[in-house]
Amino acid sequence: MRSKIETDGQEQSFIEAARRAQIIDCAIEALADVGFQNTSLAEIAKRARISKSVILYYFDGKAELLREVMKTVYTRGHEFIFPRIQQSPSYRDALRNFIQAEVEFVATNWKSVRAAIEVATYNSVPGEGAGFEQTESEWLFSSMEALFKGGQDAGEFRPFSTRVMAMTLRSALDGIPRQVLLNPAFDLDICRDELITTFDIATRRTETPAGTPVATTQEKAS
Amino acid sequence: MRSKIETDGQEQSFIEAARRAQIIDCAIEALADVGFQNTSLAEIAKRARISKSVILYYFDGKAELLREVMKTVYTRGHEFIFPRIQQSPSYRDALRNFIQAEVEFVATNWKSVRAAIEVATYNSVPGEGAGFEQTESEWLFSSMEALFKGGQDAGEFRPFSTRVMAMTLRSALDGIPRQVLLNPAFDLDICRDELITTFDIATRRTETPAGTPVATTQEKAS
DNA sequence: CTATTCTTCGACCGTGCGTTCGAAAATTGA
DNA sequence: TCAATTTTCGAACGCACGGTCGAAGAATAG
Repeated sequence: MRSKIETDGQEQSFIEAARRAQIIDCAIEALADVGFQNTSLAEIAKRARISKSVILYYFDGKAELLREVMKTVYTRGHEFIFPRIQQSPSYRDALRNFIQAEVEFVATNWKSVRAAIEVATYNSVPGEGAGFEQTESEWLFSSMEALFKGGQDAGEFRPFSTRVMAMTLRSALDGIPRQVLLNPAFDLDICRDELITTFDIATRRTETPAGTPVATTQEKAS
Repeated sequence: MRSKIETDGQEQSFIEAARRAQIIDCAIEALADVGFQNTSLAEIAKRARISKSVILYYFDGKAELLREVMKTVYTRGHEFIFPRIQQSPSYRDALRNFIQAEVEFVATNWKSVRAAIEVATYNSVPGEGAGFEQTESEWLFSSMEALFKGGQDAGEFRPFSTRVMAMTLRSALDGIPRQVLLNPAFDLDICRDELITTFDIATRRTETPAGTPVATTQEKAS
């Protein structure tokens, strides 16, 4: 069966697409439920009520399966979040809508997000690009920097290091699932409003705040 | 040899303390250098120029060794950070000094911090307290909440959810090592100043900000 | 019905891990 | 010096994992 990216444009059959989707879903379920460490091929197979071999028949190894999992979740997230920041009248609104969309995506697609984070944190191969880091995750990161830069140029945001601010916001958003995991009663609605307020205050242009240190922007990518 | 917490108060000999310290140091080194996944007992033993068995002779398994690693790093961090927030004249200064101290601790004890984060993220056993999560890490977390609460009661901070703010700050601080790893040229001095400024602005009491939504505090621990 | 292809299965393999074990080597005490 | 104890070592064990293999079953085409 080989990889899905065939050399020619061989379409995948109906049952094949269904199986792949099922396996990906079960993988997400497993990752969210028992964590990356305990998500073996056997575990996924058990949840899909199939044999281990079937997974290897449709996927070229565990790595490709996890890559497909990531692609699935990222696509979902992208389709959910992107339209909602597109139609924002200002950068401040874009930031607000971005945070709102992301938190609500976490609330709605809780298991997918958790699965993606499991893979992202546990599957970082040292000395290898891995395919996620530089592709999707880094895209979300740098697009956030672009948003901040645009807002600064437009005079809506105060001067700050877009890199550090992006890191701060991304870290906060990534910390949400962990927080939910630790405390299931964690209120995502409050969290969303709080983050929106906090980052609005933290980024907006202040009218001569009198003495707050002005920071420069640091770049120089790796 | 058993665990170090003997039933009686048997003192550990000189060479034993030295060996344990050496092994812990090598474990930190290994964790920081090759990551949790590749930090096997063999890897640690290789760095310490001893046999694997020696590690098991002084530690009751890998779990206890990692626990000791965490204890060591947390103690270092605590001793570095705590005094510097103690002698702060105000809550705003305490927050400022806290961030400053933590970032500088990361800069100074880079390998230790990295090792601790490796263990903290990779070694989370689902369905078990693990000993770190609820003991040390959670302490740092809730003590930050206490700082925010104090500042609010004293009228230095605006009203916000101390839980979400603590989560945000903690996530940002935890994201620093990851950022350094991704981009070794990441300037920690700028990062420190930026974070101080950002969280000062985000938390300080504003003089009638006219229309910014006021949030309530959410509690209910797990 | 038969031959061919697609799909599923269970058994098996190699690997790397943490851990155990028995015996050397080193140290200590008399 | 000699016995007792502490420390070190390498070999081996048991386990779980990802992956391979050949055969059996199911679907499909002629």
